[in-house]
This record gives sequence, C-alpha cells and structure tokens, in this order.
Amino acid sequence: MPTSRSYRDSCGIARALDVVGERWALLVVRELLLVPQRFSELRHALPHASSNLLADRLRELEHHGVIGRRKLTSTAGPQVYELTEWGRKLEPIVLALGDWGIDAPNPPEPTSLSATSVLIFLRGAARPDSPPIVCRLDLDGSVWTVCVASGKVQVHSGEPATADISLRTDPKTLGSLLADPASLDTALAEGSVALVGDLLALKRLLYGG
Amino acid sequence: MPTSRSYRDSCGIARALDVVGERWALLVVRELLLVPQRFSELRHALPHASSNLLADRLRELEHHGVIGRRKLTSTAGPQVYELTEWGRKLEPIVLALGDWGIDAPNPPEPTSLSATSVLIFLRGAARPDSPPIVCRLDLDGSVWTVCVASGKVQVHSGEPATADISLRTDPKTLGSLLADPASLDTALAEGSVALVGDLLALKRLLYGG
DNA sequence: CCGCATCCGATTGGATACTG
DNA sequence: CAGTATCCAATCGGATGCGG
Repeated sequence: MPTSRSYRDSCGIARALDVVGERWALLVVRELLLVPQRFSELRHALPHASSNLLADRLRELEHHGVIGRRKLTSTAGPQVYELTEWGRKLEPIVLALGDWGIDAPNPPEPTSLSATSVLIFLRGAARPDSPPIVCRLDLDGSVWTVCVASGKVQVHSGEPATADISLRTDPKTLGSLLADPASLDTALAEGSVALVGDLLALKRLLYGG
Repeated sequence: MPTSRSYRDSCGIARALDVVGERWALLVVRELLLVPQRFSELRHALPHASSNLLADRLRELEHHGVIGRRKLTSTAGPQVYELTEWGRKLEPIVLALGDWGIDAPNPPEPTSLSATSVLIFLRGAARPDSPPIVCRLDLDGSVWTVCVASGKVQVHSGEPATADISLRTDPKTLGSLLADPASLDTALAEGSVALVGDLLALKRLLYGG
C-alpha cells in the first residue's frame, strides 16, 4: 500500500511531475542542458544537494529515461551523465521557467550559481543582433566558447579555434556583471575579471548595442 | 540554521522552483488555469492531496504571489482562489510540461483526472480548423462551454448562450474518448456519455476533420 | 580523488479526526 | 464547507565511510 510517490493523475502535467517533479530533478536537467557532466561536476554545480540525494536523482532520472550515462573510455573509467532525446525536449520548458523565475524574490544568502546557469542566462541575454564575435570564457578553470554569428548566440564547452576576446572569471562574478553593467570596471580593476582583447567588444557582447 | 527549504541558487530556474517546485504546487496552478476555484473544488480535483497539504500549498502560493484569494460576496462568504497576473504567466510553461509528460509512462491505477485537466487537453487537441461549433459540456454536474470559432478553440466555465450540441459525462470518460475514438459508440450505448445534437459534429470537435 | 552507500536528526508529506 | 490538529511514515540534508 505504499502507493509510491506518484500523483496518480492521468493528466500529462501530473505525469511529467511524476518524472521531473521531485526535488533537485529539474536542476540536474538544467546542469546537463549545455554539456554532459560527471558526478563530481554536478556536485560542484549543486553544492547544496547532498551526495546521496544526487545519486538517487540520477538513478531515478535514468530509470525514467530522462538522462543516460556514458563511459568516457571503454571498459571502466569515468562516466558522464547526459540528457536523452526525450530529456532534451525539456530545454525550452526549463528555459521558460527560468525566465518566469527572474521575477521571483531572491533566495537568502549564501547562494550558489553554476557555470551552466550563468551561461544559459548569458545566451538568453546576449543580443543576437550584435556584431559577430567569438569569446573564450574561462569559468573556474573550465573553458567555454561563446560565439555570436549571423543572429545566433551559441555556447558550448571547450576551446575556440580562434577568439576575438578572452575572459577569465567565476560564475558568480559573471552573474553580477550581467545584472549590473556598472560593476564591470571595478571587477576588472580588482582582478576578479581578467580580459584579453577589446573591452568595447565585451560590453557589446554582454549588454548589447 | 534550518536554512529553510530554498535551493539557495541565484539562477532563475532554481528561484522559480523555490516558488512552484514543491509537491502539488504546479497541480494547484493547473487547476486554476481555466477558472478560479474554491477549496472544496480543488480538493475534489486533487483527491490524492490531503486537506492540510492543500491548505499549506495555497498559503505558500499566495504568500509568493502566484495565487490570490477573493471573496465572492462582500463581507464574509465563500472565497475562491485565482491566479495572479504573475501566476497566469505559468500557463504556457505548464501546458508545455503537459505535452512533454504525455510520453511518460502511465501512473499506477487508480488515477484521478480533473475536469480542468481534461478540458485543457481537449482545448489543445481540438482542431481549430474544424467548422465552428458551440458545445455545452456537463462534467460531473459543472457546466462548461467549448467554442470553436475562426480558428480558435476556447473553453470557459458556465452555460453557453446557445449550443449546437450538448454533452454530459465525467472527466475520466471524456479522457478515454479523447484517447480512443472507438470508445465513443460504446460509451453512448451504455449511457456514460449523453449527447444531444449531431454525433458527426461531436466527432469533428473531438477528433478533428 | 571519484562515485557512490550508510547512518542519523530534522522536516515534510499523508491519512484521519476534529473544529468554527 | 473550509480549513486545523494530530500522529506517523517517508524524505531530506549533512556527515561520514569505503572500495576502486
């Protein structure tokens, strides 16, 4: 009679929530939107989730077919978690939920902000009509490529072939920069942001124009 | 130090989940998408949620500004819960989540299916390019108007001014009908669906064509 | 270190009963 | 009808352990 934890409701909304409605589940999906990640990377991205809980969610999401795991090297070695084809269809929903949540009150400090989160926000905020640019972005040591070209903003993991500008900072600082353009100068001055390349190009990328 | 139940993550997605991520919250929102509802109506729509939990969620959603409560008569009397302007912005997100959840495995029986759920599904499934029609729909005693006109499908609570066809059934039967067109004839025969008007018009409304 | 599993106190969810 | 009060089971969060 434990009747599991299902909503036992035939509606598609309830059935979706049976799969991704439990605590942390959609944040795991968020983390996997840009790139497959390893267990330890997910832990770093979601520092307020305990390890057992994260392991539970990953197992459940895998069991429901939202994510899969793939070995990086054949036969024993590190593995990454990635969205399945079905799981990837959550992307527009999760992004829309993020837009909606912008208007919510801020959570109590201290807060976390993962690289994936801020990159998703940057991708949505960057003006696609700004001039083409390739930016190398080093966030907490992991390297990303932000590319604006022909009206599209792309973000993916790894080194760019060539870069117009190069930025090194951490997710929370980048988040502050996006929220408050005025903070860019002081961040550069105190070294929390290191820039190689044209400052004006960076401002166009982050704030449009 | 209880550090509440917040995700403590600055990302908009996490902040949205701080508001509507708790159990039952989004199903309450779903119930209020079509029409404001009273406490007892919500209980009937979500029979697997206990009363204290429903009261808790309503209080929290109100506190966060997703829903509000309004007195039907001035000074003491019944009250209804309704979405705020901000809460109404969840509609496309919740509908998209429902579309995604259609592909999820069905929950274990027995399942519930509220009038709102099935009407939302009907509204999305009905072909807007079918001929104009006004349908009076009596679901478990509450009356709705389904109106197809000029390429739009509308569903709202209450009696239509005039109706081309009139249907009386319950949400679960209507859900079965939408899922399986072949079940319509037997449902009519055994009386679980009562139709007044043109059967062909009903089939066009439910299944397109 | 990485990828979990185990243990435990604090919260939360669920069912029933009860009150204004 | 519209919720509270109460009790108990399940879950969460945090710390720790542990094999590879």
